[in-house]
Amino acid sequence: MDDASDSTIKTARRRPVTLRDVAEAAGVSVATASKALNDQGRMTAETRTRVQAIARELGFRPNSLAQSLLRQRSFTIGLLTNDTYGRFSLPVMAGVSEALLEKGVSVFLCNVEDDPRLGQMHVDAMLEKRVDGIIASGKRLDRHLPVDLSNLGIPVIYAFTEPDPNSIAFVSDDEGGARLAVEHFIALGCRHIVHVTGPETFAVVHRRAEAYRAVLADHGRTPPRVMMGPWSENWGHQAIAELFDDAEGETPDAVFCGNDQIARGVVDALRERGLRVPEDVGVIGFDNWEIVAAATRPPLTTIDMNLTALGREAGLTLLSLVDGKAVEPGIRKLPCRLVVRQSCGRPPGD
Amino acid sequence: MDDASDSTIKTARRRPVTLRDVAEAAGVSVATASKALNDQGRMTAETRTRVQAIARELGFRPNSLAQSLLRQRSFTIGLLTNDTYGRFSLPVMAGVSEALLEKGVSVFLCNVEDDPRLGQMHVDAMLEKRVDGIIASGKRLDRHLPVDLSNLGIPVIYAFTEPDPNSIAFVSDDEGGARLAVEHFIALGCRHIVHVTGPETFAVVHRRAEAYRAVLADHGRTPPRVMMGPWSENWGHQAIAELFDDAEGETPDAVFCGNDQIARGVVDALRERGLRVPEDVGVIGFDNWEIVAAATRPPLTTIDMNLTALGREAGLTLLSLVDGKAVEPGIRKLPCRLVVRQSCGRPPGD
DNA sequence: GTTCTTAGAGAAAAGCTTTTCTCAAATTCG
DNA sequence: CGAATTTGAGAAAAGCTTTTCTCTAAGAAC
Repeated sequence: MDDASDSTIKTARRRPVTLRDVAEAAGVSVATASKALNDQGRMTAETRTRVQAIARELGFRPNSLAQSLLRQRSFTIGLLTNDTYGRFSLPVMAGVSEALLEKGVSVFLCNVEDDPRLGQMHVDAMLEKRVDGIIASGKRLDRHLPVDLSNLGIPVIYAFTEPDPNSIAFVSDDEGGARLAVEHFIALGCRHIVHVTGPETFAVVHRRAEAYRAVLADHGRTPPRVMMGPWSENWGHQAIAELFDDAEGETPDAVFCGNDQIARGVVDALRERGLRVPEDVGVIGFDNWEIVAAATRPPLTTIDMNLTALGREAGLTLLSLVDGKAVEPGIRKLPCRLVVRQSCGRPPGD
Repeated sequence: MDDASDSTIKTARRRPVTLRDVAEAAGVSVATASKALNDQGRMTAETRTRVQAIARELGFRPNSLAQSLLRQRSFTIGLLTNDTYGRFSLPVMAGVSEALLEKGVSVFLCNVEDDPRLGQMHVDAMLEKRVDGIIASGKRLDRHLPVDLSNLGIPVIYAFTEPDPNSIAFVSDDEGGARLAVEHFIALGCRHIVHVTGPETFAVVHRRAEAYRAVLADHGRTPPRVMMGPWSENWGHQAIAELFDDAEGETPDAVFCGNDQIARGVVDALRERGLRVPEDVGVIGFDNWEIVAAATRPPLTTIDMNLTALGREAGLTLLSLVDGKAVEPGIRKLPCRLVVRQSCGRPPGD
C-alpha cells in the first residue's frame, strides 16, 4: 500500500452542513433556525429570511435520518420483485417512482429471484432500514413471491403479483384486455378468430381464453379455437403451421396472441407462407413490449397492460396507508389499452 | 368517510421493538443491552445470553436510522441510470446488489431518463437520505448522465456510462469483445468477414470497428468492410440485401454484428435468401441479450459484456471508497466473453 | 406607573443506538 | 487483613432535527 501517492482518489468526504452550523452562522439557536427554515414558530421576518439565506448559502440539507428517527417515518419504501429481466417490474417501478418522487419518498429496489433465502434477506434489510411500506411485484399474476409479507407491521401493497388473501392488490384486467382485442377484430369484420396463447399452467391464459370465448359467443361467431403452448416465438410458428398445414375447414383471418413474442412468431410464419399481414390475416399481441412489438414487420397491434399506471396507483395507495388512511381491501383490476400499429387493419369507417 | 367500517384495511402499525424494550424486559440498562447484543463490553455470560434470548424473543431489530445517525453512515447507496428499459442497467444493478446485500447495504434505484430536472431531484433526494455513495450507470458509454456528480462530497463510481475526467469508472472492453468475435471467425476458417454495426455517432462503433480491422490486418485477410446503420433488426436485413444483391466480388461467409438485434435481422435475412446459418454464413452478435439471442433461429453466438460482474466490481470499489480507502482513478476495462450458441460453426478440431 | 398580554427567541426533550466514562462491588495479592 | 485490581453494569453524551415549553422584554391597557 503506497502511502499518500498523489494520484489515488480518496473522496474528500465533506462533513455535511448541519442545522447547528446554520444556527451558529446566523447567531441564533438551533430551535430558531429550525423554525425559520420550516416556516414555523414566531420570529421577526428579518430573522427568518436571514436564517434562510444563510442556510442556502451554506448548502444546508436537513439530515433525513434525524428527521426520520423523530417522525417515525423514513420516507422510503421497498419494491420487491422476482422479475429479473424487468420486463414487468420496470414499468411498475417507473410508475411507483413517479408517484413518490415528488412526495420525497425513495425506493429500494430488491430482486429476490425465486429464492426464499434472498427474499428473507431483502425483507430483513428493508425492515432494518425502517421502510414505510412495501410494494410486492412480480412477473406472474398467479405466483407468490418467495417471501411471507403478512404481519410485518408495515403496509404492503401487491402490484402485478399474486396477493395474500385479504390484502390490497392492483392487477391488470386480462379479461378486459382480451375482450378489447377480440372486439377489435370483430369490428374489423374478421370472421374466423383463433387464440394462440401460453401454457395452461398460467391462470391468465384461462382468464383471457374465457373472455375470448365469451366475446365470440356474444357475436355468434365460429366456434372458438384456443391453442396453448410456450410463451415463445417458436410456438407462434408452430401454431401457424398447425392451423394452415392440415386445414380441413376454413383458415383463420385473425389471430389473437397471448404475448408479443408469440405474435411475432405468428407474423413471421404467416409472411413466410406468403400470407399478408394484415390484409390476409390480422394479428394482435399482448404486453406491448416495445422491443418486440416495434421490431416486428409489420409492427404489432397489441394490448398494453398499463403497468406504469398500475405502479402509480400502487404507490399512491401505499402512501395513503402509510398516512394512516383506511383502504378497502381487495383486488383492483386496472383496464388494459389497445395499441394500434399495423398488424391488423383499421376499422372499415376509419 | 365511513368511520371504522369493518372491512377496510388500516395497517396496524406495530411500534417496533426498541433496545429500551429489550433492556426493560431483561432488567438491565440500555447500555448493557446494547453491549450484550453487539458482543462488546464486559458482563457475565449469563447476562449476555439472557439479553440475546429476550431480544430474539421480542423480535428486536436495531433501528438502522439511529445507527446511521451515529455512525455517519447510512448503509445505503444510490444507483442512477437513464436506461429506462433496463437493458444494460438491470444486469449492472444485479451485480451491485449482489455485492452489497451481504454487507448490509441497500440500493436506491433512480431512473433519471434524460431529464436534468429529474436528475437533480433524484440526486437531491439521495443526498438528503444521506447515501454513502453513488453509482452512475447508463445505456451508452459515450454519453453523460444529465446530472453533475462532481463535488457531491460523497464517493461516486461510474459503471457503463461516460465518466467524469479523473474519476473511477468501469466499462466493458469493446475492443477486446470485437477481437474475440473476429478471432473466433478466423479460427473457424472464415475468409470474408464483414462488420455490420450501429450508427457512427456511437463511440463504441468506432472502437469495435478498429479492433475488427486490426485483427483482419494481423491475419492478412481480405480488406475489411464496415457497414454502419441503426441498431435495428431492419438494418440487419438491409445490410444483407446490400451485401448480396449487387455482389460484384466475393460474398461474405461471416458477419460480425454490432448488437443482437442487428444480428437477428441478418440471420433472418440470410435464411430468407436460402442461405444456411451457420453452414453458409456465420453470424456473431453483441450484447448477449438473452431475449433476442435465444429467440433467433438458430440461437445467436454473441459477445457478452459481463455487466453483472462489472456491477459487482463497481459496488465493491464504491464500498472501498466509503470505507476511506484510496483508489487509483481511471477507467477500468472489464473483459467481454464469447457465448457460443449455434449461429456460427464450431472450430475445426471441435 | 403598574399589570397584563404578546412577541421573540432559547432550553430541553424526544427519537434510538453506541461508546466512553464512571462507579461500586467483588476478587486477588502481598 | 488492607490495598490493588478486576469485573459487571449503569450514566451520559453524541449524532441531528423538531416541537413543546419556558422565559424575558417590549408593548398595550388601565
